[in-house]
Amino acid sequence: MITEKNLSPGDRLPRETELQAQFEVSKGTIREALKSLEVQGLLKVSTGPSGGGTIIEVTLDRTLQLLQNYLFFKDVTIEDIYAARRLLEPELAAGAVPFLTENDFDALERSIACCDPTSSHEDLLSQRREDVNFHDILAAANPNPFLRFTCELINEMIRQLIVFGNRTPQTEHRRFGEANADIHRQITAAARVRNAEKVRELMVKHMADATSHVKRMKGKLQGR
Amino acid sequence: MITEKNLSPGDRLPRETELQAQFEVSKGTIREALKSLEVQGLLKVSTGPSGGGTIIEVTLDRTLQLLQNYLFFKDVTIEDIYAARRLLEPELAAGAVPFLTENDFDALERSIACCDPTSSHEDLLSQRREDVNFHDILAAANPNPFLRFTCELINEMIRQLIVFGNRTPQTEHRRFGEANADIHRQITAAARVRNAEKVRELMVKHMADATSHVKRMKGKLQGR
DNA sequence: AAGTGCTGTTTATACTGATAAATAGAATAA
DNA sequence: TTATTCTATTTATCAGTATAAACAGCACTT
Repeated sequence: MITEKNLSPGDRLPRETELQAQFEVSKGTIREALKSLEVQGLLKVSTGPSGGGTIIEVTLDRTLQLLQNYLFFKDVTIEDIYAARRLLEPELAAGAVPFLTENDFDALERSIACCDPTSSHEDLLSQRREDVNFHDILAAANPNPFLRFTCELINEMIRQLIVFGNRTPQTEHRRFGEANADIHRQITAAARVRNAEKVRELMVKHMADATSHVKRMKGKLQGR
Repeated sequence: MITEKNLSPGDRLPRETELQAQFEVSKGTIREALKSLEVQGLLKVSTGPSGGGTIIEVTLDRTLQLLQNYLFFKDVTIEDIYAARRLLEPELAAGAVPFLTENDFDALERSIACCDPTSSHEDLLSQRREDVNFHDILAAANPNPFLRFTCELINEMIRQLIVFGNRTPQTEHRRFGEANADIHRQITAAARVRNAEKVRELMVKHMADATSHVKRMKGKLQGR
């Protein structure tokens, strides 16, 4: 019905009793169908007057949750994710350069300030999380939706899955954070003058550094 | 219950009546919960003696279907997909080289035979589909599950989404098919002698060629 | 002896009617 | 004007009943 009527986000579904009549099935059956759409993230249902089903655009979060059901069985390591990241992230960043707005630059700089251990007072785990935000901002500016999605997936997996070995010395953490803040600054500067090639180069270096840091810090995967 | 009892694929759920008793809810509620798991691809339910719910490993197909719900709203073009493909596929192929078995080589050669317009009698669309199979075989041999997944996703999208403009001349189709068969042969030969670097180089070239071919053939995206 | 059709049991699947919970909007009070 | 209460509407959940699908075992055929 959705595809036939070409419904799009914001459109409402008839109420349950009408759906029952329309499809000539009972409550329970309609309910299971709605639940199916809800789980897929395509529908939101609410109670009360003018309640019922509303078509919504599938969110990234929902998609990632469903994806993790698949990847859960595949035991992905950090090295696996970084292997893909090294390939994609430089292109992603370079492609984003022409589209970065003044707002984006502000956000990038705020992000750098947060994850710089010399100035920020956040704890180390928050800093690592903020570190990924920098890359999310760049991803959001890239016009290629597929590349964007893949990199956002990588970022989210890094956020959720990496738990650093607790025997990693604080100094090692600091060094990682400072190195990141430094190269993030260089990348932002190159992006400001719209030098996409320079951004690509810097990102290649950044990814190589991050890979070796993560390896040294014995990054581990955390099941769900 | 699944995560607490640490159930894994093959394990069975109690029957519906027992679940009702255990969670102190009614039939309909349990049913919606089971439907949710079924939609996510985590559960398979069957009737008859010793029927009911069985935990299954989420399949790639199911995951791709759920993913397409997300990408449906993002209007991804062929150029977008190929931009990622150019970056990933060479690394994927090179990484697969040490793990290719005699069976894999047989499959690769069968695939080449099918998609070669000079020898095969398949129609052109089938040939394009077979062409992607070649890459799926390589993907399956790569030990990195994340890279593997991403490339399999790309392959599936190419299979499902690309419909060539019907004004493309037959000769153009033939030329594309022949070029592909040729470079696939070279790649297989290099993989046979376990020359990963050569495979990478050839795949870079292959991806560049395919990109320009697809552009010339005015590949279009097909909604669902 | 191997295959084929029948039969009963088990289990999910579907329908119905009744009740509870939640919500938006109108009416009311401060 | 603002906050509160009331009310109608709609989903959410329950319990009971009936139907259809799958399966295993048995008898029958070839």
